[in-house]
Amino acid sequence: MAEGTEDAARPDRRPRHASILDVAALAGVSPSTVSRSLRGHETVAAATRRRVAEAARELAYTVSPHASGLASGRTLSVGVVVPFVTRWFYANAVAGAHDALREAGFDVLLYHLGDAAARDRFFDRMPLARRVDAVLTLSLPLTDEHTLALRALDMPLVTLGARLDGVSSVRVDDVAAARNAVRHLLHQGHRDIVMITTRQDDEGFGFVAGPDRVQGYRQALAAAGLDARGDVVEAGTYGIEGGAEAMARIMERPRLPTAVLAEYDEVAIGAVRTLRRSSVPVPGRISVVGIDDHEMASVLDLTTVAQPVREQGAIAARLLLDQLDGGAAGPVDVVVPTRLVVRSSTGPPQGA
Amino acid sequence: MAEGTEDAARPDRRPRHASILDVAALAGVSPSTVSRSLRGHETVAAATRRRVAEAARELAYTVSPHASGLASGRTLSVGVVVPFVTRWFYANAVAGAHDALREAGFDVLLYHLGDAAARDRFFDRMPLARRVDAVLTLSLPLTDEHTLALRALDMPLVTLGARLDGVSSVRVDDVAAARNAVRHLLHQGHRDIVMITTRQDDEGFGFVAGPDRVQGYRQALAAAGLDARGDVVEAGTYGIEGGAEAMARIMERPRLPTAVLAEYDEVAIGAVRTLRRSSVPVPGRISVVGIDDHEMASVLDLTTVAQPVREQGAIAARLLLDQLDGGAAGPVDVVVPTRLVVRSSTGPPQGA
DNA sequence: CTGAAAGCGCTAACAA
DNA sequence: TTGTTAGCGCTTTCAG
Repeated sequence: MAEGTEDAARPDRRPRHASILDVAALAGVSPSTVSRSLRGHETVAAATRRRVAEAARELAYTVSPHASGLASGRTLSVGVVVPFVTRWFYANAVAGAHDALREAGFDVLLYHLGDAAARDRFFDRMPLARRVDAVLTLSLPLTDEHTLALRALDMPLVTLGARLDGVSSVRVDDVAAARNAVRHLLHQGHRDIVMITTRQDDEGFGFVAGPDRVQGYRQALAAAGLDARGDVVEAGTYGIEGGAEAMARIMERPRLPTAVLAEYDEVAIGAVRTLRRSSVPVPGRISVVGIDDHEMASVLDLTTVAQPVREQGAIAARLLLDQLDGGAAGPVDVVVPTRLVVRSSTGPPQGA
Repeated sequence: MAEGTEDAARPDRRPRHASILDVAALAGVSPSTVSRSLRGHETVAAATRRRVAEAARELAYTVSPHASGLASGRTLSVGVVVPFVTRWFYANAVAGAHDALREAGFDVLLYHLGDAAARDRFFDRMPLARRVDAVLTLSLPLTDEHTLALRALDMPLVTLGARLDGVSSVRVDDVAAARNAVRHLLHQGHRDIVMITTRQDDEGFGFVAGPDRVQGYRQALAAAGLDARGDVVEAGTYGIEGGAEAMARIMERPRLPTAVLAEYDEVAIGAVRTLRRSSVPVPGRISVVGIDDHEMASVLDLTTVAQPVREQGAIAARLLLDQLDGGAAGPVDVVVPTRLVVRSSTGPPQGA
């Protein structure tokens, strides 16, 4: 078989990418030198490096991640595992992490665990095994089994918006966030404050910060000398619809509370929708406060406790990269600050 | 060197994954049989298949995607390229595509091209080259250069929300969508209808459906015997803030229009925010209609033209998978239906 | 500073 | 139906 066989002779094959051998040949060096040179490795003579770079450009050479990964054991990609990409919080966290990771030269494999089927498939096949160098999980409520599977991967792991023993994490202080929201209401004179939480789904797969926020709510009540049990209404579903439905139930009561704390902004938004449709003035009759500072909070003039989501994604990525660099003395727990944003969905209670 | 060297003897190595050889040994067959068997390939004796499966389970074996990819030339992953994951439309489209792709056994590599730096890096390094088997681009306004780079990949390609010569696509009829929105306003008696569009960013990287929607707006006007140029206001930025800002400019006019068509719901939402803050009644004084049926549209009671986003993502994934299966006679252009959703942000003009 | 050689862990003809 | 034999395209000791 003649070496000179032209492309025309193998019409069915994908047009072959230039390989490291082609670059080596063109640059007049060995493949190993090309490899080293292209990765800025070791000491490669400047002149050589230049020749290699030029040859690579000329041939539009890109390394094969598979070949490289197989040979080196590094994949240059990280897995980002998220329960719902479509929700504001997650989408922003993913964006923040993605940008930081790509900038560092890593690819991002997205694993969206929106439904039970996807979840099961994920945790029992563990598709991450040799596919990524590190894993970032976003606010995933993990069972012991899940946790085990993740640890078994034995690779750098960071959680965002949740804590896991011995694992680095980035989050806000959810207890404090809720406490501050309630304190704001208390300062305005509210004494009858209901909290709306959302239910985790059948597999216990809900928003992981809920319990902490409930705790913060209760702490604030207790500190004000009120009944520390509070008045927690659990919505039957999550998000806007959950908030709307829970608020509807609250409105069936003979006596309305003067204020409502929602577990997160989407819930608050749903609650506001219900109130509006029933022509209950906000904050005239009922004040509503959320947590997150969702992009729609400003549109609805919702008072909320803001947390920097995209930044948390970026920080999480950074932690991951640090671990990959071999740094990292031990797991760290980065707690980023939140801040009360007062808008016009809260005000003094009627008659105050 | 003894073959029996125990793990303890290489304490620094990552705990080695079982390899196909281990499985083969345990099952008492050759590696190729394991390979075939595990992929449900060809005719492998049922008994053998069972033994292999058991051995694999016992050793918690997972194929190395890199090794497999290198050997077979298939990566079992697809690249999803999106301008902004954080926006409702894209997040939902990504979710839809992701779920369908994962279900088919493909991994999803996310490329978020949010800023110019990410964009440039992407198009000139083309990180997709040997990394994925197919590419899905979401509403990406592509320059000729971009298009060329994408085509040079020479792999299955599908676009969502945009068309590209010779490439399969999934989208709505944006011209018709806008036309219907305007028709609704015309039916209500409006004659003075402004359209707000958003600007593409400096690199021309904006929402790609804009021009079609403007065209639909103009067609509807023309059909009603009105000035077909219409009255188009271009916002200085995109999304909610763009809509808010454009609406503010419109309000400086001596005479307000009676209705506004926003290029998409987020723009409409921004416009509504401005109107509310200025206490201009909607729809009493000005009607507002959007396009998309963003999840917040119901909260704000926004009349809009709904499009099924998640479904489009799923359809796009399906097209990609079909192409990978070698099917696909030629490029197809799937146009999914839209539907006017009348809520209370539109109504007859004052005095009508 | 550079090259030669030996894999990384699979898959895919080709035999048997 | 299964096994044997070559690679896939890199990286990485180890020599030089």
